Amino acid sequence: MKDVAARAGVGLKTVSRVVNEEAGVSTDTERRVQEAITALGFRRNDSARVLRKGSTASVGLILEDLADPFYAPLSRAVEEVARAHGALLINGSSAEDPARERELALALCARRVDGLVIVPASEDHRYLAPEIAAGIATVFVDRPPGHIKADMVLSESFDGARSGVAHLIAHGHRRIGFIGDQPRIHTARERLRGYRAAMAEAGLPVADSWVALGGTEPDRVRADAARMLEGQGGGEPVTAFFSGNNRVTVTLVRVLAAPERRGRAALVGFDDFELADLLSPPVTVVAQNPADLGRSAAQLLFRRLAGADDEPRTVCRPTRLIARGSGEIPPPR
Amino acid sequence: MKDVAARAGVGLKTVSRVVNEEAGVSTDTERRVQEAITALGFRRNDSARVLRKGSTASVGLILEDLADPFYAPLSRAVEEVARAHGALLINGSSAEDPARERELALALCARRVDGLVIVPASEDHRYLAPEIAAGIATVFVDRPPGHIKADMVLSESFDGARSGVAHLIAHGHRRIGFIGDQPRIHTARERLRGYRAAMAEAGLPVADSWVALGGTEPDRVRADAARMLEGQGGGEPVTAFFSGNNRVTVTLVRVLAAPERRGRAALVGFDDFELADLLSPPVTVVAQNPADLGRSAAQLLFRRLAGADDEPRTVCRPTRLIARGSGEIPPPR
DNA sequence: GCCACTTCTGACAACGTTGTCCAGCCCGAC
DNA sequence: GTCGGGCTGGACAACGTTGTCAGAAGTGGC
Repeated sequence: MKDVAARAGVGLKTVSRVVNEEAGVSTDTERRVQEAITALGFRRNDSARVLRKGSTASVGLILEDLADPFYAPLSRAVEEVARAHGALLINGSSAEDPARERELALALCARRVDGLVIVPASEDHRYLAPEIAAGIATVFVDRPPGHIKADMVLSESFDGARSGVAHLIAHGHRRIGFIGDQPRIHTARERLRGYRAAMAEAGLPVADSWVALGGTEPDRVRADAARMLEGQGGGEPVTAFFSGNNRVTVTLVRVLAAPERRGRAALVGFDDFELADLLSPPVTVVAQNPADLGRSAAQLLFRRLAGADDEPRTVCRPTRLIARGSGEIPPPR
Repeated sequence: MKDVAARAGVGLKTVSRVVNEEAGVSTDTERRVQEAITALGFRRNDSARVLRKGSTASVGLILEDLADPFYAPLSRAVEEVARAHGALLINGSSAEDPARERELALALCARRVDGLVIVPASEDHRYLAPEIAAGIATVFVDRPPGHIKADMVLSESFDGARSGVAHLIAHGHRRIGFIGDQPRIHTARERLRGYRAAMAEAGLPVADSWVALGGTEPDRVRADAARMLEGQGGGEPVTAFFSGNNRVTVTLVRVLAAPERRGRAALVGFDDFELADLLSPPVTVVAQNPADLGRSAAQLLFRRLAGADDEPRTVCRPTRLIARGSGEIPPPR
């Protein structure tokens, strides 16, 4: 910038004015400065700018896995909103590891991102309290924060799961297995609660062996599904599955597509996924709208950044049962 | 930091030393400083650090669409490599718009990212020359840069497409339609070239109406597919499709899944996608490995950042034909 | 007791930008 | 001719950190 000023024969501040398109520079001077800028290939150093101004025009997003088809649209939606506000998006995957979430969040805070959108992997976010107090707006999405208050955007996991399970019950199923994500994940617990509620409302008992929470690794899911289908572990064999998220659903689709298991059980899954309608049978799902979750979260964030300082808000987004067929397979008699 | 120093009764530099875990601080002093840090909730301001040190420990990634199932794993792979090098990832979607690519790239350069990984949307990257000269390492992935030299990582689009089309020919098809992405996209042209090569090698003519390049919007693809199936536009009806990328393939799967079109045509697609094996018929694809592309690109990038200044390299990653059935549907006689 | 040496610590400048404040200039009006 | 006001431009400090360098304090040998 010094060089530009020297070459254009003006002061530093004048160059700054031109770069920032401030008023109060004669067209002639501006032209000279512009020439010098292009001649020298000058580009403003945003680090210095950030240091001086205090705002980085960037927001951080921490989620489980950028490559997960559920989170990718969420991420994209946050990016779009950020872009509309002139901010860049810094992305991090926590891989469902609380320590990594924390490490990422603090790294982003050290960079002084203006705000943070977090899909929590950890259950305790008190470590963020000083940062939030220091002015970093924070919004949680998909799952609530632990031990602090903050804006959040959630899907209606309980209602969604209940309606999905009720759909299976309405089609005659009495023995329904629930395979969900790790129990420390809030949505997994809520969906299980929805499952139990639907069963209880129909007066149906739930055998212990019909419920399996754990990681989304295909092997684990396959093993639990096989167990439930065989009736091992105490309960009678299940005739239908309700799955707690997209990863589990896809694995169950594979399990039930095996020739010896074709049509052996009905299936309703939480989360929609591409091509669900083209499988045979097409897969009935309780759909969330991940892009909508991301957009809502980002909007809450920029609302804070615009100065809103009212009580933390909770936004709930509805789910939608999309009946496609796999939930309507009748139980064998 | 000043406050921390005051509270601990030490100088600024000593706090800096503690924060950076530099040697040469007595354990007693370090303890006092640490106490002050936690008491005041101090966090180093990385903007200032960046300004002073000149390196941001962050890399930028520009691609078409973060939410595309092809690019999401690529992005994740870049993130992983960056993380291994202690760098954060700043992400931007160009939406296949050259102006937006440029705007994003320059914004990232202004932030002084250490390096840039770009899936080009534009065909001319001369605008990056000053930035590269200024020391921002740049790697192109999936498509080559325009009018500048730089490291790049490509898939073997030509060979892949040729082998995919050859697969269809081997199963008796003589009239094969090619539906690909916009002709300004390098991979689209290469894949078309591969298609023509395979046809030529088999001595088969290619009617003009069998080739359609354009956007990946489902409507466009559906219309072109219908045209080719009906034999409108001059050529005879096609008996098989080769599709130029994952988006087009998915739309073609839908077209061919319609009851009146069931089994009317064979299909081989470029890019693998989830659940391709569970469709009926399972979809034969020419698979790329997007995570591998991203990883390779990031590795090239960090190689540069580590100081390598040899000639720009081009890395080619092979594709793999995964025969699943949809390519083996015989042509109607 | 003195010196050489090591270990620890702090003052200061610099990174590149922008906000504040003031000076100079030109114009028109009295 | 002079004065006021509007416009344009520049000097300087500050943002929060780290590298340099020098000084202070402690240690051991003679």
